[in-house]
Amino acid sequence: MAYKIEFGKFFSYSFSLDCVIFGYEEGQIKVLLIKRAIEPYLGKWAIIGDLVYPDEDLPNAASRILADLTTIDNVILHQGSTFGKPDRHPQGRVITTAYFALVRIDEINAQAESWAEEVCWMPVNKVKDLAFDHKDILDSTYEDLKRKLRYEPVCFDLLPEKFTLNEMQQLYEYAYNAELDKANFRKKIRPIPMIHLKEKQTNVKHRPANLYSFDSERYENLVEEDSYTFKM
Amino acid sequence: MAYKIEFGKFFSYSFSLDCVIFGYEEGQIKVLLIKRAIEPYLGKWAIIGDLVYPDEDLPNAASRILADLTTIDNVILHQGSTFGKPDRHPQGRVITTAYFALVRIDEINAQAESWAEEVCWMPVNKVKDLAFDHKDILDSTYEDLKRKLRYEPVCFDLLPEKFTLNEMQQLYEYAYNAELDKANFRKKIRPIPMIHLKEKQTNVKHRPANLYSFDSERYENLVEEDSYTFKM
DNA sequence: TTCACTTATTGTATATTTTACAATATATTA
DNA sequence: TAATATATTGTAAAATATACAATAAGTGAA
Repeated sequence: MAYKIEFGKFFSYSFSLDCVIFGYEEGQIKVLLIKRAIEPYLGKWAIIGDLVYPDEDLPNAASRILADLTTIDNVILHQGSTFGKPDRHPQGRVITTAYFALVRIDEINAQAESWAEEVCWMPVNKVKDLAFDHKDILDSTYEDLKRKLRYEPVCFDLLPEKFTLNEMQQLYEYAYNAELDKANFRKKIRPIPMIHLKEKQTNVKHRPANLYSFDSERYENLVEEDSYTFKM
Repeated sequence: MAYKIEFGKFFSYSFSLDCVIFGYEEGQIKVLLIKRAIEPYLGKWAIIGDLVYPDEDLPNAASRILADLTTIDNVILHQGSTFGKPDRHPQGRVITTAYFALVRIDEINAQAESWAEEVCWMPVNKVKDLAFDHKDILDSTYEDLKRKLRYEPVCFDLLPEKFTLNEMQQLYEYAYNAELDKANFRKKIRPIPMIHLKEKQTNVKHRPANLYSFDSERYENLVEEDSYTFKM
């Protein structure tokens, strides 16, 4: 048979995952970067990523890589795009797939481990150049994030557990890069299942706003019975 | 340095692309399949896919693979999800990324070539089992297609060059699995830039409908000047 | 040629959602 | 207690969506 696989030629690639971790702090969306302590790109800032082990499933590998390099655990990772320019990695053919997560920066304790020398939260629109094609990966994945914010209730993964409606509005204003009307924003989000807490904002020099939290249980039920679809 | 890449261990994977080609015919969305003339899964139906060459960029590889196996040329391919279960390929670790296209079945001349023994257009919801994890890939990519139909004017890639508004409506009814009101459908699509042709349907036993075609040039301009966003 | 028939196409009235902007409420601080 | 600052709610107009009816224009048989 003429179409047998030439093993030497084809089974010589490697495959990596890049974990783009987004957080929200000080009114801006930030991304978690690591400083590389190894070649190539030694000393350069990069997205958290590494090679997948031969027997690893992709979702597990993404979690493992994230934990290995930053000790971050227990975050939900979503698959993004795949990048495979032949020369994107100087040491060989490495195709990579982006995975991304939305986290609460203050609840996460990211510590540099393994070959990561340092970690830092960098505002997404301040990021200049990164190792490899990581800037392209970041840009593409940030678009994925914004799309997801529009069609799935993932904003609550970025906001604190208890948040004010204004904080929620500001997050969308930042992501959409557009001002929104307060009154109309509240009308729009009314159908979203949220718990109106009995607590108020503290340490503000004016009337404190009420605190809310996302009612994920009720949300799941509504989705189940097909009586609600999130849309912003 | 302890973190050097172990080449033997990591640079031993292969990478493939699977081209999920969708068409629309006889009121249903169909997918182009090939019958495998090689092991593994010899004689089984499969999605059009093959290994990426060492120096190929992914979009080029997708076009090349599609042409190699079916002689199909000149279609726009969109990236879909990536699949990497460790045991998905019996001959080694092969990670694969889906690419998908929307085509006019009657304008495409798909011919089995290389190790493809036969090609066939199969209605998507009739597809039972396929080689590898191709059924999963098909299901996932079909969801991608439906999402794209909603937010981008790709329905015109499936419809004939000249189509009736009813044909367009029926496509959406099929994809959404829901009945739509004729009058309201027309109101909804009014802002979509289409050319009202001077031609009418032929060979029908009743009043023939008018024919339309998508005005892609005007669409590009509208998008450029930010004065229109497609939404169905 | 006419008329019944079938589908295409348009219209209308109502309900719902979005938008713009104003008014009121409530906590803080001086 | 009043001034201030932001939270929260309300209202009216505009824009969209929905349901359903009416009219138009071909085909094909009498």
